[in-house]
Amino acid sequence: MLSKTCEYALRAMIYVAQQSRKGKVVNIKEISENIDSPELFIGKILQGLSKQGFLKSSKGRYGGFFISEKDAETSLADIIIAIDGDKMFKGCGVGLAYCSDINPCPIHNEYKTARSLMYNIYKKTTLIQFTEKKQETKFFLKRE
Amino acid sequence: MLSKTCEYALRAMIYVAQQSRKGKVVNIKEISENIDSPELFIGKILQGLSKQGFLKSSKGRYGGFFISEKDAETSLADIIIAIDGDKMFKGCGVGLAYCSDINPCPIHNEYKTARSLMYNIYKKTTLIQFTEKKQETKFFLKRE
DNA sequence: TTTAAATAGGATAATAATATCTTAATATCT
DNA sequence: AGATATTAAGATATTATTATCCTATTTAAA
Ligand code: FES
Ligand code: FES
Repeated sequence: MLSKTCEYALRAMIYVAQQSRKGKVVNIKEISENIDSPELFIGKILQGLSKQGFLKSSKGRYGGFFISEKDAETSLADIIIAIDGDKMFKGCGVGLAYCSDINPCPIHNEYKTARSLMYNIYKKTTLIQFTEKKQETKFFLKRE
Repeated sequence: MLSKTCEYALRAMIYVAQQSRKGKVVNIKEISENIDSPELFIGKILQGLSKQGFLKSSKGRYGGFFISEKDAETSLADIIIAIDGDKMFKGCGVGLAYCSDINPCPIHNEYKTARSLMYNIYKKTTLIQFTEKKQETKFFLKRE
């Protein structure tokens, strides 16, 4: 499971990608309203991702966040790793310090399978996929 | 991903099941040494599980925790749900308040597949499976 | 050039998760 | 009966996560 921070990050990145596709720069107020997250907190999160090059930010009036076509090729897996680290994709299912084929924990083999499917799904899913006109309206980034 | 509490719980339950199979009642000191967890914390955790009927406890000298053959049929999934709730198995992959086929988040369909495989693995895995003589030695419940 | 609106950055606050302490109750051995 | 070793329970402490505050910096419009 993802941290709350990471869940906000994914929703925010998807939202920004969608707006960027339409040529719009969005500010944290708009983002937080559309993904239902604390405004200042999502600011902090995107600041971090922006430093790491996942999206562009501009200061000043009419500033905000923007994801270029190139950056929209980022996979969800990459964003998750940037925020939560790779524990979810590499860590042991019962919390041993590391996961190992040679010294497996009791659930190692089966857990590894599920973990890897989870990774593949997040890895093959890129932000671009949410910016198609048709797709956009049928998905939800918050709940009423 | 599981909470740390839940990871301790799984390792502890597996360890207790293994010892119970040999007819041994184990105390929290022994458990914590063998699964590498804080002694008093694992006490608290098992206290809770014991109240919920996942294992037996006995007070007093030579007391400790014990898992009957019947209780060893408990699946890891049931333990996880008892401690962390079912968010991991039912929750939305990008953190929406609930997961829905009708109002799906962008990753809903694929996430659901991975999540469900993860559940099936934890569900079909019961404590008994770790108590077979052959199995026991080749698994690790802590790392040096 | 002034004003307004935005992110950046560092500090702080609030909350939740993890861990420990203390005392009570219970059981067993001597 | 008394000593000892154990879990139970509730309170407390510590640490990590989540969230906010405040000030600085930047940009663009008026
Ligand atoms: S060692 Fe536990 S999942 Fe690999
Ligand atoms: S709505 Fe997000 S995973 Fe189902």
